[in-house]
Amino acid sequence: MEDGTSKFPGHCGDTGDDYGVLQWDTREDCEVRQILDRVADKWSLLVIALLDRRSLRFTELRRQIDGVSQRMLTRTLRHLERDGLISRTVHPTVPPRVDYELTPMGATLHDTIRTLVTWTEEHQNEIAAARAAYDARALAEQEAAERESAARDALARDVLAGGR
Amino acid sequence: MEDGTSKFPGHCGDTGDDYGVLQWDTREDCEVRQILDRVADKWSLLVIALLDRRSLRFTELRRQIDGVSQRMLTRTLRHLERDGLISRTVHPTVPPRVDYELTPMGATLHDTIRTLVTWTEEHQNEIAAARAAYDARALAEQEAAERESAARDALARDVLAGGR
DNA sequence: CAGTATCCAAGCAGATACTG
DNA sequence: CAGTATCTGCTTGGATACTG
Repeated sequence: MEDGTSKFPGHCGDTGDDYGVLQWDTREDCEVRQILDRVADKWSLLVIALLDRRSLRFTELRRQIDGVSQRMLTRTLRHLERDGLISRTVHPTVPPRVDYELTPMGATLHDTIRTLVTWTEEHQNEIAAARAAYDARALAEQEAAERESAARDALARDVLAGGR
Repeated sequence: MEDGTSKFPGHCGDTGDDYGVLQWDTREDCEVRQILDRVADKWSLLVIALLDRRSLRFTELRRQIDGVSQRMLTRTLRHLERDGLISRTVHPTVPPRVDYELTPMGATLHDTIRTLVTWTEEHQNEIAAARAAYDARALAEQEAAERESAARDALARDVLAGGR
């Protein structure tokens, strides 16, 4: 068995001192932060997105999610099942068949996830541009530093040569 | 230097075969998937949420985000800056002062993130209940298996005892 | 088919020490 | 103050082999 979050940290969002929007940021081991980590997980997002279309079996999921190992897929599915976001139904046939599908709660999660995905799609060009600009700036700075260093070395050599 | 995503995978969302909502799931190294991983990062979420309130300096962020090391905070800030989600302004004073704030794009991201946080807050009880139910079920199954195994052992002992 | 179990490598992340 | 640099443990995750 591979454990799986044995600690129950307790709430931290109802302390009453709500000075704006969030209180979940200060405390570590906040339950909201834990759930967020689970939900914002790389594979979880993909699984939920895929299952929103229709229920899928293990191998179908595995094929559709490029790059996932069966270990990670299994883990992800167990976690989502434990959190009540997906349901797992085993058909006692030979060979065995297992179907995964979103629970109602999982479906509501997908709605909010989709806004995140949509945001990403809409801004991917802007982000790519920002990265390119950042990298270009960093490169320019680095080259400037190298030129300066080279100039300093040359100067030092000249001084030494003139001094002898 | 600590590198920082040197590969540019190129788009994968405009293939045209859009049979529903998503195409970004199949291919690994999809740009959307990468951005999503960055954006859905544990610390990124917290930083963006905090900076939405007001701009903050390095140490203020560090104090408000419980559990982050300065290494991770620095990395997160650099990544977000590179992606054009936050801006970094250095005030040439002594001691130095650096302010971080959301860019307009970062602010739009916070809007979508907030829906995710809200979802989490609204469902944390339901999720906790689902976990408890799952764990209880798993425990029950395990105990049942142990009882069965014990019964089998007892039967075997009886058979042996009767056979001599 | 749908996993579980095990081993092992790479990278993530914390602690510490040092710098402009 | 706001970092960078380095060392290192530990988790994450892939590959492989095996089971019901």
